Amino acid sequence: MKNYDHKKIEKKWQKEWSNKKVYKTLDAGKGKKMYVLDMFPYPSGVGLHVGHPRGYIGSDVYARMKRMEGYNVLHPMGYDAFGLPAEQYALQHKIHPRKAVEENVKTFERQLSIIGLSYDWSRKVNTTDPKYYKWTQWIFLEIYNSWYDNLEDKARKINELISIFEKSGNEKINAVCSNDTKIFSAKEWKDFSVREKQDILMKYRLAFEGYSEVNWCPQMGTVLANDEIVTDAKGNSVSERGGYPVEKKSMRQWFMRITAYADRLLSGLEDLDWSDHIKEIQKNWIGKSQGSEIEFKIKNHDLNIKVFTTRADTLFGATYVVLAPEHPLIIKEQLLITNREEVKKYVEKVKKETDEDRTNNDKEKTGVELKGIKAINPANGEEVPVWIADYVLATYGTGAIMAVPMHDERDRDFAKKFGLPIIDKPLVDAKEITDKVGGKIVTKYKMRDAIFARQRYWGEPIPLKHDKEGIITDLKLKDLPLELPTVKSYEATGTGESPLAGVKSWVKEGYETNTMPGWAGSSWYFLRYMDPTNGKFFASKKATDYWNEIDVYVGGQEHATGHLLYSRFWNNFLYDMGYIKTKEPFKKLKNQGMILATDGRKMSKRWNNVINPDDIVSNYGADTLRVYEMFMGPFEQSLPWSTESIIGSRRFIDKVDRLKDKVKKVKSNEALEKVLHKTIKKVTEDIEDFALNTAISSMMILVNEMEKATDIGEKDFKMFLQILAPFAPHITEEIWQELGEKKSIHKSSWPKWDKEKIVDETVTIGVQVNGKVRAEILIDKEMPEEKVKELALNDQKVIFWLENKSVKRIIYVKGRIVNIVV
RNA sequence: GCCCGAGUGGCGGAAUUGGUAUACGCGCACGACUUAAAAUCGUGUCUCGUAAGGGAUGUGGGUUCGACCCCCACCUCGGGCACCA
Repeated sequence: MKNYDHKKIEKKWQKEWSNKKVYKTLDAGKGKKMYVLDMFPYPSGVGLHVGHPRGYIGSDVYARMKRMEGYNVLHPMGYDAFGLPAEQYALQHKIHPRKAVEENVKTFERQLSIIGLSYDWSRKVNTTDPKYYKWTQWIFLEIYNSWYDNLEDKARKINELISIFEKSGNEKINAVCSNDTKIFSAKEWKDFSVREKQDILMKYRLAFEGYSEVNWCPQMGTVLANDEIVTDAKGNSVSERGGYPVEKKSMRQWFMRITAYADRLLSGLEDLDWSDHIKEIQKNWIGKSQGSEIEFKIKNHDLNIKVFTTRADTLFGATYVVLAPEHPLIIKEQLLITNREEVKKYVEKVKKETDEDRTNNDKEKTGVELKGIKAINPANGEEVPVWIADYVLATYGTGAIMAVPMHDERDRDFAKKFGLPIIDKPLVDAKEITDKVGGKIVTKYKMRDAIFARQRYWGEPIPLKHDKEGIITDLKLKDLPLELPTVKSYEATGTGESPLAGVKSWVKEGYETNTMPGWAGSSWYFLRYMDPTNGKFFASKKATDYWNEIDVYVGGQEHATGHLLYSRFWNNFLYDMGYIKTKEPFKKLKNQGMILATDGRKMSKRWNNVINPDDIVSNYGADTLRVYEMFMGPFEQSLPWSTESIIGSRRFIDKVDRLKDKVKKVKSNEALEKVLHKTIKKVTEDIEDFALNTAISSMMILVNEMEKATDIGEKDFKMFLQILAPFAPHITEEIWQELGEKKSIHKSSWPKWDKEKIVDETVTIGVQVNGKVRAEILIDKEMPEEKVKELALNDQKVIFWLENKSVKRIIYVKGRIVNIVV
């Protein structure tokens, strides 16, 4: 590497910017605001590869331009350091997780600092800081102490629900609640014990306690969320991290009633400036479907089976009914099932299966008939058999279906295997038949309530206490944060309980031993950046009113069904409570593509193909790394790294550096001026659209033009430095100040292009004969159509091609093309 | 299986969204500078053809004066969901 000394220059300016607080965000209320955010990372400890900074560089380019455009830019960085990755790292290295986090943050910051990112580090947040998680706990309590009112379509305080119960019971209430809720009157409510009241309220709370079959990982000693599980090569479920086997286990859990927000999470997507791709993923995940709930009476019993179907129009073709093996009806004793033993055996067998086995649709259908009972098709009064089968899921719809083998492939497979009738009946109107048989139209979602508990040490303690009678009390704000106690061993107990269950003082106080999952702290951190040191509230009203929402959010698309959904849920909730004034937190979302290794695979230690940004910065400089990563290709596209190609970006910067010798206090020639102003326009618009690769290529064209010129006007060159500054902040600052500027280039105002200077009076256009380009003509842009056509027809080459042919038609598209049809 | 997205030189990719396909960069070849190399600069570089000219945007068809762009069918790759009734 020749030419300028990037090491010297970059270090010098990074220090200077930090000393002079060039990137300091002003307080709320000062000027027009712009909130540009990166998804904050897990400081995992393995260090960065060149793919990690790509998103950070993109958002940095954007933030830098906005700052120069005069916005008060909030562009912070922080750490999401609770959760499995940090804990696993700590376990492997036999150190306390807190220590591990500190170390990893240090590594991370060193690696980031040399890239020249314009964060305001004074706003740094860390989810594991008690001053931070105080508010995570507080938000949890707010959610816990709320219920969802379907009529007002918003969350409300639990106290308001209690008042309703005291006045009228829950007879008429329309709320989102667990579906086994019983109806009671005001009088009954009054007579319930404290415990009974607690149990009822728990069915309404937006954060609630319950039991569930969970994905249990014995090796890790923890429960995993569905998105933390992957399928290995043999088709078994294993943990994403570590690849340990995962099985089913029933366990006490805390949940978040995210399903209450399903419809809002869906409709809220509409106005967001996100890629259709991510919207699609969230839509599928929420999985809304309209259908009917219809009751099938059980013959000779006072019981019925409620089924959910989206095809009520096929009701006449329903030839049997299937229950999920977990369906509560099956264990009812009054049900005169004659083959109970067989049924029990099947249910046991299904229990042992993992989700993976059960939901594999290549699997052959299995099931058992409930002998001795029949259901009655309400459409025609016909008796139909009742089966249980594992292809029906207890957790979706009503846990029971009507089977229409004629119209449903799964039902047909099942019917064929067990010799059940497949009949073709005419279709009817879905709504009419639903009404007629006394069913109702309902909406169902695939999305489930989210488990909000981990049997782990390294997470936010859940700020609740259980007394000996099982009465739960919530901590008050003044008692927060409830800090994690120090423990002798933070390793998994292996019994399924959190290490906190082994801390005597903790258990004696009755504190909850579960901790919060990794996504708790990351579901609201963007609000904390607005006012990161506030001790009285998660952020002041002034701050949240001013910063309001994230204008541009940059991060990986792997968070589509996790973080991006949970954050929207919490933000919507906080909006309902009146704490913030916007429902949706992320107005515009950009998902940077991955950088793959040169071999086209993911970068990983395992493949030994990792490229470390430290080496690139050391060999080529941060400016080169930045320019190259933005130039490689479209920002949202995944691309392989090329060790060969990066030299082009370095050459570009070297050229810029050399050009300064040509800079004189003169006016540039007109042609150069024209290219410059076109480039300013292009770069400004491209950065706005995150078309960062073409922004750079247009600047390369400008530089090539500048090389041809004998001298370059100083004013013009400075404008060029300014538009390059977001991409290559160090070298541009160096030359800027060499040219006599005293203030940082990054505090200068973004140049404006001169409209006058970018119009071309003359333009070369192609002349086609029958759609093939045969000639080029130089025309005046405003030349009348007739004259252009005349010019085209008189061109020598055109004359050659028109020989012996008669012109049928001539098409002229202004300033673009002439097409002569013969 | 269903739902998205994408297929353009040796390589990464451009193309004002229907108007001169292959910008910009890498690589490669030749040349200049140099004792030499590196660096730098210049010229060339889709393909067949000596040329005139022909053919090319995954494949085949269609619409249009004109198609990388719109429509139909198919192939390949990437992603999401996956027995959700």
